[in-house]
Amino acid sequence: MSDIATIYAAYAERIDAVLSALEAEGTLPPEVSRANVSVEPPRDPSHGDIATNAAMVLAKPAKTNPRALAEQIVEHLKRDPDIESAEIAGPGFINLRIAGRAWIDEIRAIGSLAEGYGRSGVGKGSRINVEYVSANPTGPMHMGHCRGAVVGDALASLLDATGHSVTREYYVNDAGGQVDVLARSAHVRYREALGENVGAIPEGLYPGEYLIPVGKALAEEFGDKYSAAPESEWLALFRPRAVAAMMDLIRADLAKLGIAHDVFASEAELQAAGKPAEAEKWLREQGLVYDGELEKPKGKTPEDWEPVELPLFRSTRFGDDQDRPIRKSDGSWTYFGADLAYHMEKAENADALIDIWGADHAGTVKRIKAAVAALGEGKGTPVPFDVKLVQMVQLMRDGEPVKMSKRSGNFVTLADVVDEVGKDVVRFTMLTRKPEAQMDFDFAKVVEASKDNPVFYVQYAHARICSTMRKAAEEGLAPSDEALDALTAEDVALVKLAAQYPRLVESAAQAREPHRIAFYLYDLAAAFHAFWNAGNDDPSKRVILTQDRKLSGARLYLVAQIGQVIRNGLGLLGVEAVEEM
RNA sequence: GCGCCCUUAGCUCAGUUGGAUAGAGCACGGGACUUCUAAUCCUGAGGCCGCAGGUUCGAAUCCUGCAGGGCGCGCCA
Repeated sequence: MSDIATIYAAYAERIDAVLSALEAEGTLPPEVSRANVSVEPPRDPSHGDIATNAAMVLAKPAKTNPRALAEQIVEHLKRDPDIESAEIAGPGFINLRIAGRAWIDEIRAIGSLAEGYGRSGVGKGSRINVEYVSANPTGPMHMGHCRGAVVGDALASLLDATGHSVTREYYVNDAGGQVDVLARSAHVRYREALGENVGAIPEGLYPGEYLIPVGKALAEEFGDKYSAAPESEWLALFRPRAVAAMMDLIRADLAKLGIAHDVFASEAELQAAGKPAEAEKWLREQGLVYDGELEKPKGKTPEDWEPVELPLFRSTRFGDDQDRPIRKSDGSWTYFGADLAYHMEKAENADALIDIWGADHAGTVKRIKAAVAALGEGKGTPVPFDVKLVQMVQLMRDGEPVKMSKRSGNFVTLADVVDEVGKDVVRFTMLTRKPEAQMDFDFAKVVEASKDNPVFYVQYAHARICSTMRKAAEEGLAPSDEALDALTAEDVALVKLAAQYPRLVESAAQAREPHRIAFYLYDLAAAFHAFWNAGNDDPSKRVILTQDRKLSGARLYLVAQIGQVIRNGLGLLGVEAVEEM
């Protein structure tokens, strides 16, 4: 945490101090919550620099009306020399106008904090585990995984920037039936590598060509020892090798997107360590697991459905629609049974958990939240647990939806898309919609190099700034903070927008909504482009002014700080701030 | 049948956790390039915030109901 308070935080403190003073003199009753007191820029800039609703929120507990309370607050605020004016407006808003020098100081703060501008310690080092991607290790990543990957990664960066101790985690589902299918598919490729004519890949196995090198590696390691052997002899050998190969593929895909997890947690290892059994034992002691019969499914009833007694987790106690089995009738763990143990273990090693899931898993949110809630209840310390659902992305090409079918192997891989349009485009585009809303990803639109495309628009603003610096250097001009007083009101207006960056990062982190950063950067870029163009009509508004080197130095310093904020924001999103376009 | 998500300008979407006159972009009309990068900017028009109630000083935002769209609803993962 820096010792330089950014401007909105500083004024929030000043207003808070006034409220404390009013409390001390008895105008406000003691110990009234100020949680709802906001200190933010008003929507309409003509209202001033900072607005607070303090009088409206606190009028009722103070047993007075908003305007009367506002009068008293304003009286205190006016004693502050940096506050040029404090006015009461509307139902009781207090609008403040800040002295110009305060904004000048803010430009310097950006300059001295540099890449640290916008970072804060509000998270107080609390440990947050963010689990994202967690794609099944049965093949390369496809576009269905992309949105969650980007949103999760940007969210992790955002939490890191706000002073949380973040663990980026990937849960590897390497214990279920699908990895047996993977091993069988690899066995076919293994026989193929030994020279056998295997023909078409059998129905139900993974047909993808990405398993060919896996088959070759198995042939090199084992020779023809297992080519005709029964499955029981080779399955346990082939499975971990195939999974490891798939995880290598997936890690390479993630690297293309600029994503690197800290922890890859293996479901198989979790089971081998007996964690689900431990969880079951503990839950039985709590009366939260019992042997019972599952209800008949509500929707279409499967033809082979019959009632069986299974160990059930009492998730209905925590709001789920029905209790959920943790083991199958053959005694092996269900996906949920292992996942439950996994989450309970995560919860014991973190102060808060976040999972990023695809919307197709929405139906399982309640049961897993129930599991974490059960742990919290049992241990007496609830662990905040948030499941963020990212909605489907519809791929579009030439105005037509791109069809994907995983079973046939006909899916658009993440790597192909990144190769086609670039990492920056993929990442930024995934953040240009709030995650809970569905989105289209149109190949034609996202590569368009125009203002229709937010990535280019923002990157262009940064490139323009870099270009200006290069050009200025040719003219013998350099950024300087010596004559910042010479800046005009229009110059300072740009600072006011840049100054919102720290509070935006904070609120985006708190709301766990990284897309807000993307929208903010678009706005900041727009303000910069407008600022820039003003110099086309009126040469006195240009940044490079050879006839006024002091003002030019100040403007260069200002513009450099705008570039700094854009760079910081893009950094959070994992998008490159290009210097030339 | 049940659960979750969505519904804001003709189109694609924001909306600072309940604040002031609901904002951008596209498309449409009018304008700015012998330039500090026009990959940009300025300007005009465009709204029953899906519908109906409720909560309060105040609702696009919170609650209830309804309609439309999406996702899901086996001992799968």
